[in-house]
Amino acid sequence: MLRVSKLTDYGTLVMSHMAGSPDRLFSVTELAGTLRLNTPTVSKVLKALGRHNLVTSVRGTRGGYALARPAGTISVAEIVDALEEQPFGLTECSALSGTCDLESGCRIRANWQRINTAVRGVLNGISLADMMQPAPVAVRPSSIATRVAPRVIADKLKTQ
Amino acid sequence: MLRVSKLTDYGTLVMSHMAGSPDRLFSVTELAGTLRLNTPTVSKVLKALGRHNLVTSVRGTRGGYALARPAGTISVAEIVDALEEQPFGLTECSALSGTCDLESGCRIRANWQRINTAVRGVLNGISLADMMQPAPVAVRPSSIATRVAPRVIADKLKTQ
DNA sequence: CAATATAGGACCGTTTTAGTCTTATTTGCG
DNA sequence: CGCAAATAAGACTAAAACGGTCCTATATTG
Repeated sequence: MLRVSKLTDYGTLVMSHMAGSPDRLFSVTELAGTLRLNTPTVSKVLKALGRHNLVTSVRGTRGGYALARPAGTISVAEIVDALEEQPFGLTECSALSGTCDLESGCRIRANWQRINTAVRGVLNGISLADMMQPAPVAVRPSSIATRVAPRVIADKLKTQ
Repeated sequence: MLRVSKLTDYGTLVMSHMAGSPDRLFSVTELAGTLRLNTPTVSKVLKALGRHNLVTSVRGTRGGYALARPAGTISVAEIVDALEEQPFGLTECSALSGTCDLESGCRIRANWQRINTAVRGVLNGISLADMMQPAPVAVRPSSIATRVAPRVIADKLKTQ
């Protein structure tokens, strides 16, 4: 599906909202209210983020959550890692059932892993602070692609 | 889960194998045999690829499948598009339930879409021929391996 | 002690995915 | 013509993932 889960989506929303007031605590109910999300869901997201030390929590009557670090030092990749259950990876393995002919499967697999790190690089390069900017963060789409296979890209851009 | 489906994985395997002999036809049973995949599954994959005109098919006794175009002109993004059901997109929408406070949700959403195109750019820049190379295709070494530094990267990359 | 909050985890319904199967259609060949 | 081989299309099933809820425990404040 090549899609980030809703939990990750909520995570970026919640964290970016908290980033607006880095010095105070937000309770789950407050966050759910202002962001129009369900309370248990927000709770689940924050618990997961807390386990990965992206947010800190304070229990008790006046407790709540806050970002563990400044928004500029938290990457989207970290949020994805915290909220997506399975470890990051575009494929589990291209050659699942034993060896296929000529190890070509393993070649494919190695290349998938390369693509993988490239995608991860994109996610790693965007911080929570970037996500909050009203103007879209500058992520040049073809910066990575261009130096790989220029001919393909040229063809694609013409036909799409 | 930010992962490509198994069908897509199979698709790259099957297509890269067919790319080895661009001038002949491969039957489903042959492909399944050499790649150690199940026949119906291979059939399913090829049917989907055929609907998207990535492979051509010939029915009948000596029929089979072949790549519709040279491997160098087929991008991984096209295979993903053909085999992933849902349209490409990392999030469906970051602000699902109406408007959240201050439109921050929509800001997040816009930025997810930017990230989206960047990821797609990566996939778009890799051709099937690249995937077949024994040496991993050059997808820009992950100089971004470590955390943080997002600000620097975001600034360095120019807007689309 | 009581109220308020998070922590952890179990639980369930829905959706998606992977895979199989059935039926129809096309083509080659004796 | 008629049979065999092959794809086309889609229905169907089992399993896994996802989204969401709920329950119980624990910590903090006053």
